[in-house]
Amino acid sequence: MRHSDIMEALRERIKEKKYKFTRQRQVVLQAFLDSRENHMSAEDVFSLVKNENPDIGLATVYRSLELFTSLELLKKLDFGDGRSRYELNDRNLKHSHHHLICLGCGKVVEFSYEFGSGLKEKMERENGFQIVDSQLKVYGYCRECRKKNAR
Amino acid sequence: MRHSDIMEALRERIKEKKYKFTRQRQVVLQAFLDSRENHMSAEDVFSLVKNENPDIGLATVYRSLELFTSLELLKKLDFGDGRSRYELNDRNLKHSHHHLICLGCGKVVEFSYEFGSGLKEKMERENGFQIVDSQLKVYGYCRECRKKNAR
DNA sequence: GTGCGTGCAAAGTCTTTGCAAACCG
DNA sequence: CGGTTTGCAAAGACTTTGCACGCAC
Repeated sequence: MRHSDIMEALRERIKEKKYKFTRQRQVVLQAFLDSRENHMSAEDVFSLVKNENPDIGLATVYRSLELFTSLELLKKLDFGDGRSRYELNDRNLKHSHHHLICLGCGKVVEFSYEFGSGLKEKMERENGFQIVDSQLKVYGYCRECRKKNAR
Repeated sequence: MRHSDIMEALRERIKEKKYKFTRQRQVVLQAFLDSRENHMSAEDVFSLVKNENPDIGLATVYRSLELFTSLELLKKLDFGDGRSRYELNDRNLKHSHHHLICLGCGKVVEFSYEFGSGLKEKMERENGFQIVDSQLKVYGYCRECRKKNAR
């Protein structure tokens, strides 16, 4: 999915729900398109956009992130470092990507993994849930941290 | 694993690391053995233990939970409701249990799922990580919430 | 007895909220 | 214009920390 398509998706979903396509909302989403950092916290986004937009408020960033998550443009993640992080919910790009987290240095690496096809159906059948999404986190120690600590 | 074994494990690991086997630490761990609530927050634990132990401080509960997590007696979980939750890390009891979380009401259901045996090895080989643990969270809507919202 | 652990309160961090002003449609 | 949205500051929620006292070893 191209960047312009994502911004267009924002415009459409915003219009559809009768929200407003404000400058601040564009700028916040643009930060995700421009940044190479995949997992930004609210503060990360705020720092990025404040350069071009000194008047934007941190509360607005929080409100935009929450809105975009509800519009399914972003995914909210938690890596256990005390703040929420967000990534583009680019469902067409990657089938199913998950996170490998280093317990030593906190580094996060993405990887692909497809669950057995029966999992979703099994849980809908056995637990009565309608499954929407899943997140797999795998914890370990990266090469550098293993070397450093002679694990 | 029986309850007395878990308390014994606490005593051993504490001794091994030269910590002290205090009344408060016993009481906090005991709360997990007594409670049928599987995923307690610090506040949950505090409420439970305060009945028998009115003098215990919330900070002590937090410090014990952190200690037990580092000793691998507890696992720290995050279900996205703004507070950390903890469960017994009873590795011998359940092979690999994960969490099914209702986006409507927040209910959490546990389920078993074993990853393909190659996953761990693949990640160690391809990413250089030494894998320690994994957590799978699956999000959806439970039967009651689907009924309520006519999904 | 010694030093780790505790209780209390204060401080810290992240996030949400109240409100008047600004802005989109 | 009118109702959303914003910026700011204050409040809120959870967690951590400083310090004097107490307890395990």
